[in-house]
This record gives sequence, structure tokens and C-alpha cells, in this order.
Amino acid sequence: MDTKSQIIEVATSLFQQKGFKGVGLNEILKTCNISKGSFYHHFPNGKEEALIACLKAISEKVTTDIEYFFNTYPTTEEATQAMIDKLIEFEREGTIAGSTFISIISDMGSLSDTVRNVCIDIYKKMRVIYSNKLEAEGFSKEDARSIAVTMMATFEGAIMLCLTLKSSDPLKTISYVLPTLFKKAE
Amino acid sequence: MDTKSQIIEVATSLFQQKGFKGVGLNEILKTCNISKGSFYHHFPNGKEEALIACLKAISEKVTTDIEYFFNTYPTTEEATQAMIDKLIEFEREGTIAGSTFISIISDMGSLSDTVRNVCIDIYKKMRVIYSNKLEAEGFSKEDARSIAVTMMATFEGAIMLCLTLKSSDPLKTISYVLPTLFKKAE
DNA sequence: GTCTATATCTAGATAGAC
DNA sequence: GTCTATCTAGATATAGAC
Repeated sequence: MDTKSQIIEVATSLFQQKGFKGVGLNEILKTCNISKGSFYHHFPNGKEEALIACLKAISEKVTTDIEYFFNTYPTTEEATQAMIDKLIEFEREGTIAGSTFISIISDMGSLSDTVRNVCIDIYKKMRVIYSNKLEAEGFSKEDARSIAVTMMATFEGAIMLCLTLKSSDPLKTISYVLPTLFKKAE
Repeated sequence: MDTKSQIIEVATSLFQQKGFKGVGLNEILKTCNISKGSFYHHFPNGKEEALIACLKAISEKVTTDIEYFFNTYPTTEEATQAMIDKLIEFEREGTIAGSTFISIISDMGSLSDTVRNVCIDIYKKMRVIYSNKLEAEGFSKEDARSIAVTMMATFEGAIMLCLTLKSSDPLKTISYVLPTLFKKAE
């Protein structure tokens, strides 16, 4: 693999585990076995430029992953269930941090517009996937959007709780409760 | 106010805004208008010792605040609604970060046992308040606990989304959707 | 495109005067 | 209990050889 891709891959993983400020440049370089000169050749504007590249990579990946589940399973409830099962598996493997993007930037104080825009983009893409399926299941456009946003908040919050508690219990719990949101009221 | 209390107050606010690693000691000192000597007199073990004190202060505060809402309003739905209204007000004022504790420690990489235990304590206290009310409304012990955990995840996630998007929309949305969880199925 | 060497700054922490 | 001065290690970033 070329160096730039390797940097992005390694940095993404580290940022997800420790946050942007929590990861030193040297740690990235050491893991990649490269030097500062090489890093700054690919990212002349330094660490934040690498962060943007990482967030874009995450955006691609989470969109693809979520779309896979929502294309494979016929209902929101089943797709969600399968997603949570996968997340619980990640928790067991110690790679659950790779499934959240907010924790990366929560230590940045104030976000630059560039970084925030990438985050807004990820947020939108996820919401649209959830929302479309819910609309297809008969919810109004407004309700579908609201449930989609709530799903995202619950997922992000549950992942953060799992990371803090070192346990997959929060994910197991929400998988039991979340389907309540997908039942159409009569 | 005595210096130690002032440090805790200032540091708590800064940690909530920028995360543990996101806040430099110098920033705390400058905001308090004190020197390193004074800081290390009160917290000989440094920044992490201050963090523990902050987390304990947060634990007191959030417990008191949530209990107020859950004692004042007769139902979970009304208490939750009032809480979210308050959070939306905080968002407008730019102080919404003060309502989350997970974002503080999400950039710490690996948590020390001391820090994690304080977090588990906060998590438990919040869950118990929610859970008790839900039980009183007729939910089983297990269901009440599950809904309580889901509420916490959704709140934390929504606050993180608000911080990232610089908008109170996620909170407004969940206030519309969350009541679905409190309706007893027949 | 990658290296070594270095510059500059700031982090957290300590020592000792008052 | 608070100050100033200082230490050391780490951070990000740069310069120039190969």
C-alpha cells in the first residue's frame, strides 16, 4: 500500500481510539514506520490536514457499512438488529471505537469550518439512509427524519457508554428498546 | 471562594468544553489567575487528580439537577420534556457542554481505574433516577432499566451531536421522539 | 519520496523563596 | 498558601541532504 493510504489508515484508527489531541504525530509515524519528512510531504498542512483525510475515509466507510445492512435486511428493525450485533462483536474485539466519529473531534475545542463540514456531511449521509428506509415503511417524511436522528444519537451515545464502561451492555440494551421507535402508532 | 473550589469550577467547565487532553494546565491557571505552585499545592498529583475532583463535582450536580426534574414533574414524559427544554436553553447560551460527562474523558485513550469508577458511579446514579420513575409508572424492573439506559445513551448522543453541529436541532428532535419509549405497550 | 537533524514551542511537573 | 524560576519531555513543524 502507498504511504499516504497507510498514514490515513493508521491515523484513523488512532484518532478513533484516543481523539485528535490524544494522538501525537510521533505515534502515527512510529506505527507507520515512516519519518516526519515523509509525513509532511503527503500532508504539508500537518496533523489537521491528515484528520480531514481520515474523516473523509470514515465517511466513506460508515456509509458503505450502513448501506450494506439496510440493503441486505428488509426492515429497519432487522437492519438495526444486525448492525448492533456487529457493534457488539467489535466491542468484544476491542475495536468498537472505530464505529464512532464524534469522539474523534470531541477534544478539539472549537472546530475549524472544514472539519465541521465533513462531520455534518457524515451526519447527513447516515441520516438519509435511515430516513429513506423508514419512509419506505410508511412513516411520514418528518417522522422518518426525526426517528433517524434519534437513532443516530442513541447509537453514538451507546457506543460512548460502551467505551467508558468497557462493556457491551449499553448496546445490548438499546437493541432491545430501539424497535419501539420503528413501530407505527395506529 | 477558596482557590481549590475555584480550580474545580473552572477546570470542570474547560474539560467539558474541550476534553481532558484538550485543556492545558496553563489555560486553567490563567483563567483562575493563579500560579502553578498554588495548583500543585491543592492537587499534588497534578491534572488527573483535578479531573477526578471535577468528575465528582459533576456527579453531584447532574444527580441533583435530574432529581429536581423527576421530583417536580409527575411523569417521565413531562420530566424529560422539561429537561430537554433546559438543555436547549443551555445550547442557546453556549453552555450545553456542561451537561455531558462522557465527552470529557473520551479523549483519554485508556482510562485509569479511578477515573472509570467515578464515571460508572455517575452512570449508575442517573440510571437509577430514571429507572425508579419508570417502575413507578408500571414498567417491570428489567424494562425500566433498559429504557433508562436507552434514555441516557440518547441524551448523551444528542448533546454530542448538538456540540458538533452547533445546533439544538438534535435535542428538539429527540424530545419529539423519546416519549414513544415511555408508552406502555398493551 | 523519504531520510536525518534541528528549531521552536508548550506540555506537565518541581524546587525553593516568601 | 502562593509566588517565580526552572526542568524535562513531548508536541508540531521545518530545512536540506539523498
